[in-house]
Amino acid sequence: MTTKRGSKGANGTKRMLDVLGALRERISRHELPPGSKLLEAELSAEFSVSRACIRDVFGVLSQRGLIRRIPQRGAVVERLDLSQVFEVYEVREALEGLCARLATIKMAPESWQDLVDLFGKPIEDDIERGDLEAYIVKLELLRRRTIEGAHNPVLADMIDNIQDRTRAIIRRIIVLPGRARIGLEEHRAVLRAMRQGDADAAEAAKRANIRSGAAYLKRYESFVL
Amino acid sequence: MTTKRGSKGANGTKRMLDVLGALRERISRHELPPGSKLLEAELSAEFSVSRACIRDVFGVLSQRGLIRRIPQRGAVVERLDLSQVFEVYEVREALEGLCARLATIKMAPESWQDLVDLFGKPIEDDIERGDLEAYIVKLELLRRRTIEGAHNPVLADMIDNIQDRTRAIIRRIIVLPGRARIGLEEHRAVLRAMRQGDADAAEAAKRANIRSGAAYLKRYESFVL
DNA sequence: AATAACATTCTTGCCAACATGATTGTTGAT
DNA sequence: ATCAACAATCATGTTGGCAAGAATGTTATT
Repeated sequence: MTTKRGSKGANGTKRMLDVLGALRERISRHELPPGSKLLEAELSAEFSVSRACIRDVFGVLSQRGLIRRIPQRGAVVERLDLSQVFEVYEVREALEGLCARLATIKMAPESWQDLVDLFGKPIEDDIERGDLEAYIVKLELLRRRTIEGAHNPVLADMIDNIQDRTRAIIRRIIVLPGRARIGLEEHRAVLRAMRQGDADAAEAAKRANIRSGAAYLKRYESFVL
Repeated sequence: MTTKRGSKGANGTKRMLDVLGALRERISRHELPPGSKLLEAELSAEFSVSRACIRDVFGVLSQRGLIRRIPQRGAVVERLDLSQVFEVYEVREALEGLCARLATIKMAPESWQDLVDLFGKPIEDDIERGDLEAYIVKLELLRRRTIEGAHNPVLADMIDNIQDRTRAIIRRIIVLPGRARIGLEEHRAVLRAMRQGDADAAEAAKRANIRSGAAYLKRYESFVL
């Protein structure tokens, strides 16, 4: 008396994408912190999908640099050491600088006005109140809108990949002494340039913003990592 | 009387990487041209590996944008339409510009002298003779050396990914009327800046070189795609 | 000839079983 | 207590089998 074998029907790809998204989220938020062990059989049971599906997900996650697969031992969430963080930041600077440039070129200057407004008094209030979660929500909106405005899916995917790897670190940088206020001024400079349709200035400002974050990280590295 | 089942032992990962490398090569050289169908069972037989191994490879290839998996129908080699080519070129400009900058910063200026020499008379001879294969070998050497000099594995992987997608197009651009000579001058400008340790100039020259290639593509698009 | 209904084919997605090899645990000898 | 030898455990990598659903092919009807 053996159980039926075979496919669970359509939507295999959807299931795989759901699992992938869930694991990406957990890894990037450090809910699955670096060093965590991931087992095919456990995840297969947890998500009610086949082991084959999990292996698919692992393939993607490893290609995105989020996990390392260890033959016969499972997979482990990658840990970025300090030098790797700076390597990722170098790439982040180039890609997000390009993103700001493309968004400025491809979108009408007026389309950024709502964000310019949002980054005025409302976000000042967030920082005054110490409500960094609200601040971060606004940063994420800016980031999303810039990516959308760039109209370049290849770039978007790469930036998302970088984001998956650095999200937890970025949060740690934002809470460092004085960082939120400095970061805000930098974001405003980016938005000003975009609002004026100045692609060179937007790119330069965004690159400066990323470098500034990296410098903050370097200054406080013993507190962050 | 059933055949034995089970693992073929160690080296599963190595087998997978070998197959992955082989398919990346075929796809990037258009030996498997865009639109080609890839079937798990066929490749499994061809490479003498399990279907699961091929599925692993497919996962990586699809994440790298080289193939698209179609549920129940196999996978197909992605075709870049013109707008996608330009999207990739935008990203390529940013990444290779960064690469030139980092290589200039991180390597001693003298370390580029052999390449400066190589891009003197020897490569002139290549172009005079119409020996574009030899020219391309030298370009590949420059590219490799720049990536190595940048000492950033994240960046290297991304640039390789872009290269996989654009390699065949790049070859088509190089043979366009007058392109090789113009390209050579641009590469020389990059090398000059690197030799002088001028990272800003190196980045700008490399970006200009990529943009120039894209402009050539736009001018001759009906001949290339 | 065109269309609808049905059958067949094709390939993936899934399940179960098992081989492999690395790691951990247990036992016996010194 | 320490070390070596052996056994057990663990998790992946592979194989064979099969369900599912989409596409293609065949047949019947108008």
